[in-house]
Amino acid sequence: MASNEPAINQDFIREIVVGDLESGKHTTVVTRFPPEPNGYLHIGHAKSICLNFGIAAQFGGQCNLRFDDTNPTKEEQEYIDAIEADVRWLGFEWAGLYFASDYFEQMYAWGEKLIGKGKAYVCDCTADEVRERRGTLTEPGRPCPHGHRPASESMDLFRRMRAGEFPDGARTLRAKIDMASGNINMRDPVIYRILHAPHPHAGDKWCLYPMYDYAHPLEDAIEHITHSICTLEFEDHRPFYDWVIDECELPEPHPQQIEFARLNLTYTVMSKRKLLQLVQEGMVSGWDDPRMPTISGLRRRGFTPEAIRDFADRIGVAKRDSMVDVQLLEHCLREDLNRRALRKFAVLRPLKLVVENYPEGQVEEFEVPNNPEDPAAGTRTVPFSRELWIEHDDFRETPPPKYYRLSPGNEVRLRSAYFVRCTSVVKDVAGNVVEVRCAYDPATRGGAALDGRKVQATMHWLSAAHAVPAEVRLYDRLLTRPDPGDVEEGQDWKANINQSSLEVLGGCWVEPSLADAKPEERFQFERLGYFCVDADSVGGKLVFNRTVTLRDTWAKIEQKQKR
RNA sequence: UGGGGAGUCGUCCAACGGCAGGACACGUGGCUCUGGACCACGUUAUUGGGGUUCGAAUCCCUACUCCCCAGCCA
Repeated sequence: MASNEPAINQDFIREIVVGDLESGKHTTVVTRFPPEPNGYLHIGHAKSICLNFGIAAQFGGQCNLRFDDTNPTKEEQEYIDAIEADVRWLGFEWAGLYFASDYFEQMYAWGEKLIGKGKAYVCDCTADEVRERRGTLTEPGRPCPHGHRPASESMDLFRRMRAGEFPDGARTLRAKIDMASGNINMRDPVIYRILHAPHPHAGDKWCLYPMYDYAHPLEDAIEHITHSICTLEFEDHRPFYDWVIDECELPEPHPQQIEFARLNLTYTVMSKRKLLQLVQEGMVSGWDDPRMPTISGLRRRGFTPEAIRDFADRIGVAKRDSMVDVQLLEHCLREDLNRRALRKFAVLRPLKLVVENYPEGQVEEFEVPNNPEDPAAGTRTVPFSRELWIEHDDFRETPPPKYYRLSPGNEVRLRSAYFVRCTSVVKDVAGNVVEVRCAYDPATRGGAALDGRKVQATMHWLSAAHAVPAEVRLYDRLLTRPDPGDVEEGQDWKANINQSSLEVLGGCWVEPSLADAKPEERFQFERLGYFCVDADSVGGKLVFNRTVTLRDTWAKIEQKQKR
C-alpha cells in the first residue's frame, strides 16, 4: 500500500487484523459472508457484507460467499438466488461461492471422530427432556442419562441415524462438555438432529443435519477463514466455537470469531422474522416492496449501491448496541443522487395555469440543464405553451408569511422559461381553485430579467399539451416510532406500523423526455425529490417511486407556523 | 440471583495516560434560475463515587444502567 494512502476505516476489527498480520499469525486475510438462505438480505446484512468484503479488499485478501444452509426446513432456492443477486448489486464479487451442505460429509466424519474420542454421545431424550435437564440461567443442568453410553454404542446409533432408521426428533448427537457450566451453550449442546426433509442444495442425500454451532466453526476452518466476523449475540457461543475446532484437531492457525454490534435503524424493523411477517400478512407487496429495508426493496425504491456502501462506511463498527438515525442513510443517498441524477420536471398534484397573454397554439422549446452539479450532463429541451400544469402547492390564494410562490398579484419565475404574474383565479362551485390565470413578460424569455428585477421563487412547470401521464407512489416510513420496540404494555411491534406509509398519486404529469424511461432509472424531479422508475412500468404506463424528498426548508417553516 | 458483553454530544463513530474531535441531526446567516445544492457560524457529551498520576474518557476499585443467553433456529 502506498505510503500516502489515507488511513481509512480504523475500527476494532481492522485493528485485530492489522495485529495478526504484523505478529505473523496470519500472512493473508480470509473472511466470509455466511447468510442462511431463509430470507432476503436487508440493510443490516449490507453492513456485514461491506465489512467482510471491505476488509478482504483492504488487506489484499479474499472474501467468500457461503450459504449456511444447515436447516432445510427453512431454506429455499429462491433465497439463494436473491442473495447472490443482492451481493453483486451491492458491488461485491466473492472469491469462492460455497455451501455448508457441501461440507456435510466431512462434518459427519468429524462427528464420528468426536464420538471416538468420547467427546460426543448419542442422546435418546425427547426435546422436552433435554430442555428440562438443561437447567436455567441460574441453576446448573443435570447430566444426561446417555452421557456415559459407550462410544461404540453411540457410533452405531449415529450411523443408523444417518441411515434413516429413526424418525425426526428420536435422537440427537450431543457434545459432551459440562452440564453445570454457567454458559448454557456448553451444557452438552446438540450438534446433530434428525430431519427427514429435502434440502434445496443437497437434495435428498441427508436426513441428519448439523446444528449451526457445530457447523459454523468447521465451515470456517475448511475455508481457512482467518477472521470470522459475526454479531454480538454469538459472543457466548465463542467458547463452543473454539471447542469444536480444538476437539476436531484442525490445523493452526484457527479462525478467530469476532463479534460486532448489528445495525439498528430508526423507524425500521430489521429482523427476518418481522420482515417475513410483513410479507406474509400482506402489509407490504413483497420482499422488494419499496418500503422494505431489504436490499431488493431499497433497490426498487431507488437507492444506489454507492450510497449504501458510503452509509456502511460512515456508521462505523463497534461492540455497543446502537440505533442509527435513518436520516444518515437518507443523507448518503441524497449526496450521491444530487451528484448524479438527471433533473426532470414533473407535476404530482396538477393545477392548471393559463398564460392569458401567450398566443394560443404557440409552442416554444426551452433549454434546461440536466444537472446543475455537472455541466457535462448537458441540457435538454422542454416544450412551453399557453396552458401549463403547476404544482397545486405552488399556489395560495392567501399566502401565509414567507410564502414566496404564486399568489394573486405576485410574480414568480417559471424555470428556464418566463416570469409570470398571477392575474386571477377560477373556482368551482365549492369554492376550490381549479385554475390560475397569469400574464407573462416576454422580456424575461429563458428565465432572466434584463432589467435585473428579482423574483423570490422559481417554479417547475409542464406544458399541458405535451406532458406525459404517470403514476407516482409516495412512501413514508413503515413505522410511526423511531424504536420499533417502543410499544405500550401488551402490544407487539405491529402496533407501530404506519397505516399510511404508501400514497399512490394517479393523475401526475412528467416531461416528454421521460416517456421512454426504464425500470430502475433514477431522476431528480426538480424541487420535489428523487424518483425511480418502478418495475410496474409496462406497456407504455409510467410508474415512479419517490425514493427520497429533497430537503424542504419551506416545509419546516410551514410546520413551525402551524405550531 | 448464573454466564457473556456494553456505557463519550440528540444520534453514530473517534481520541489507545497529554487541548474530548468528525459526521448526521438541529439552529442562525450568506448565496442561488430547484425554498435543492453549496458556504459560514453556532448549541450540545466522557453513567455516579472513590483511587493511582504532574496529568485520566483512557489505568485500578466500587456502584449503577442497558443488551444477549434456558431452539433438536441461525
